Amino acid sequence: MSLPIPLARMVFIADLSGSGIEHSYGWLRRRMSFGESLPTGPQEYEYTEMTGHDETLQKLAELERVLKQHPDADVKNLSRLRTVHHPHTAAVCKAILALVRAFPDRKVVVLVEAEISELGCKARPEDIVAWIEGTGVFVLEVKSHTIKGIRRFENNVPQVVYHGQEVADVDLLDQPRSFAYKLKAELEKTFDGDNQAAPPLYFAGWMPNVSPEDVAQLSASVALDKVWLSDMLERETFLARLPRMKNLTGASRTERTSLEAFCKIFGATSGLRRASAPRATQYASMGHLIDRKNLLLKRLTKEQEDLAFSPNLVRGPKVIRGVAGSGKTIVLANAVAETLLRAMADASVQQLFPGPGEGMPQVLVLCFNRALVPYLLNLIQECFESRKPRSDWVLPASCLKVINVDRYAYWLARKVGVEYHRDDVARTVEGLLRAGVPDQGKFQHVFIDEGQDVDLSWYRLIQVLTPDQPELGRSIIVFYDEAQNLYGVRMPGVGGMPPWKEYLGAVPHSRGLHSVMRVGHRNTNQILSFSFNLLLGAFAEENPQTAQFAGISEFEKEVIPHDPSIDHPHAGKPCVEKIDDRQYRVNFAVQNGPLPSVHPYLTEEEMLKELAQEVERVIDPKRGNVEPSDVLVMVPEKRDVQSVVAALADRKIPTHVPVKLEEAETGRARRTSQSDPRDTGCFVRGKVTVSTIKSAKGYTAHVCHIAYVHRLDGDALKPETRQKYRAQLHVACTRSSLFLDLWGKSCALLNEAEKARTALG
DNA sequence: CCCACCCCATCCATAGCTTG
DNA sequence: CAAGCTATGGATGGGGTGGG
Repeated sequence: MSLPIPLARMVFIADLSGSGIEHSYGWLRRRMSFGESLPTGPQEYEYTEMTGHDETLQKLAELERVLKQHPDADVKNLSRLRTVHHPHTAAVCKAILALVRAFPDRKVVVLVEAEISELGCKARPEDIVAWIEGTGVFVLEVKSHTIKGIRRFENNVPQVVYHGQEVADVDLLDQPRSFAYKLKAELEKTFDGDNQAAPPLYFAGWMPNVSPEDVAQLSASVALDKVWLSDMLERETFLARLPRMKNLTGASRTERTSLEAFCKIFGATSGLRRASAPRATQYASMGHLIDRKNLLLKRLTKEQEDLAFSPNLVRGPKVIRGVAGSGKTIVLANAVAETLLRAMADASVQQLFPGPGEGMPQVLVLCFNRALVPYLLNLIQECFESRKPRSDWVLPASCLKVINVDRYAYWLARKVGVEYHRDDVARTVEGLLRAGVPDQGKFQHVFIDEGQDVDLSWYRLIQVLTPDQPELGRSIIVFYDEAQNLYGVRMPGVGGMPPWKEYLGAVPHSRGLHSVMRVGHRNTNQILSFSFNLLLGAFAEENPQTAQFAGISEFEKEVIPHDPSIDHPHAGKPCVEKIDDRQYRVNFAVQNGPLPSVHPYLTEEEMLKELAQEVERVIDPKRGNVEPSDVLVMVPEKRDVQSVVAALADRKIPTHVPVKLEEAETGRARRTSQSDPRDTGCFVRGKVTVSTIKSAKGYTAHVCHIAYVHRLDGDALKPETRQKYRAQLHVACTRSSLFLDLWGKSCALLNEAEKARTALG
């Protein structure tokens, strides 16, 4: 098959010589002169020494000339290279040139910035994917770094500097490896369907600006089968090296007949991908959309604003506690953006990005779950964009690091060669402290999201990361919600735990240490009262002693503020009222809403049937008229997801399942390819989401159903287990912003729920 | 993408002990 | 001495993580 190439332009350029080339790229120069984020100048040493521009243009012209001479080579998405001006482009050109030259008489199809269409945004595009007749498929990650850009070697694989950030060093093979394995799955799926063998598949990281001599000088060596250096640009070396490489598919079909299917995977039949198509982000989750709405439409409340924009927030340690759904994450994102903006204004350094600038503070944002990282980054980016005073300011990526704690510790540990104990945080921290933490004092400010889920032993490490300022102490800001604590991490200062001071360093001005956010935006008072009373076992046979655990008594003393920006129905009242021995009423939510419903049944079949019927009613445009993606069905265990999905499918309700399921059993047709559930969002338009409770943590939906509640109950449960189950149910309930339904077989817990409901009514 | 590995909790069988 | 109770440990299954 023949594929479209911009022939006219190619011929034109290829015929030019010398100065003419430069002329023909005038349009490119014009682009460059915008210079928005051109990484030039001395700080950029780790990339190639060439001035970049000239070499890039030269290589582009050379490539087009060679392509014209080659009888059967095809480069798709070449236009990508023309518009991105960076030494990287030159390196990619070099690589493609080497490929094409190595096979002068074979069919060669090269995809630049290849994307697997089926997976969409779930697989990052790869620099080069090449199909070569008689040889196979190559997944290649090209790095333009020189030897100076290699931080160190691990298992003979270079770890390269990334955006000048020390901790963000990148394993050369991470990206091509993961892409190759994704591609392998796609290839096998496609070719199995046709009962054909797949082509051989190889991956490698290619550093054409690093020579074997460079590496030898560092007395290091590289894994030759997966790490390619400048010598691979030579045809002989290239061909000689191929037999040593590992073939991922193990197949050997190299004829042209496999090309069509290969192109199909990348959607190449229609020109790969429209250059102008907006890139889908992986942040298209409901939680994100709602937060975004909060951010853009509703303006921050006074309470939130006071916190986020107070210069005092980042002066010394702070603990921000908040009631459930008070928008702590939004405040965090705004505070981070504000801190950076203020620093940029102060230093009046407007165009120093990327690369660390003089006087810019380093900011670290820690969370405990890696799913939160992209979400937080995106939020911070949005806050920055919407508040920046000048349109040409760019979020200084090199000054900001967002990562989950354990992963970061893993990085640090590897860096100094300390053993990382996944199971023993204290030991890991100990080891790191003894060996000297690489990033000691690097960060001026450390923000911690969901602090209640961060193991307390981490704080010793976190303290070391930020300098101890005289008078102020360390700038560590913890956002904490103890009621959501699923994992039983103890709250400092309560129940014999050392006070916060112990974890955050000395606190000269202890008065400003605690701050409490007292307005709930996410849930209604009804749902919160209901959920808290369930958590606290207000209607249980015996007292489960969770009141302390939930830290709710703290909030009895807090009064809801009078805030002009919101019309709070309960302003002036206490956040939480104790109305009986173990019974509470929650006032802090802005919104009132319908009462939760409880549906006990005798059998699971009956429950499923009724649940499906209810969901059908809710999303019916003539009845509930709710967009299906606003509906979230949660179950305690993974195996229940399937039965719920099946029950909904019986009523032709489309479902989205962001957790990984086992195949078989039900004997249903092969599932459509699910990507790693950790990278997928929770909500898909037009589909009802079915998920486990744990996976749904952090998300919000307007209509929530919790099925199989009886799984969280049992006669023989240990008290701690019972407590954890209650906490889980509480987490599940508070996912709902308006409607909440509980479903399950009749059991003590559901009876309690029923009582909690009627007590509210 | 799939897998190996870890943690955690439950289940079940067994051993060791108490008791009528 | 047999029956019953309880502590223990291995097996199992679910969840999450890193790595090929």
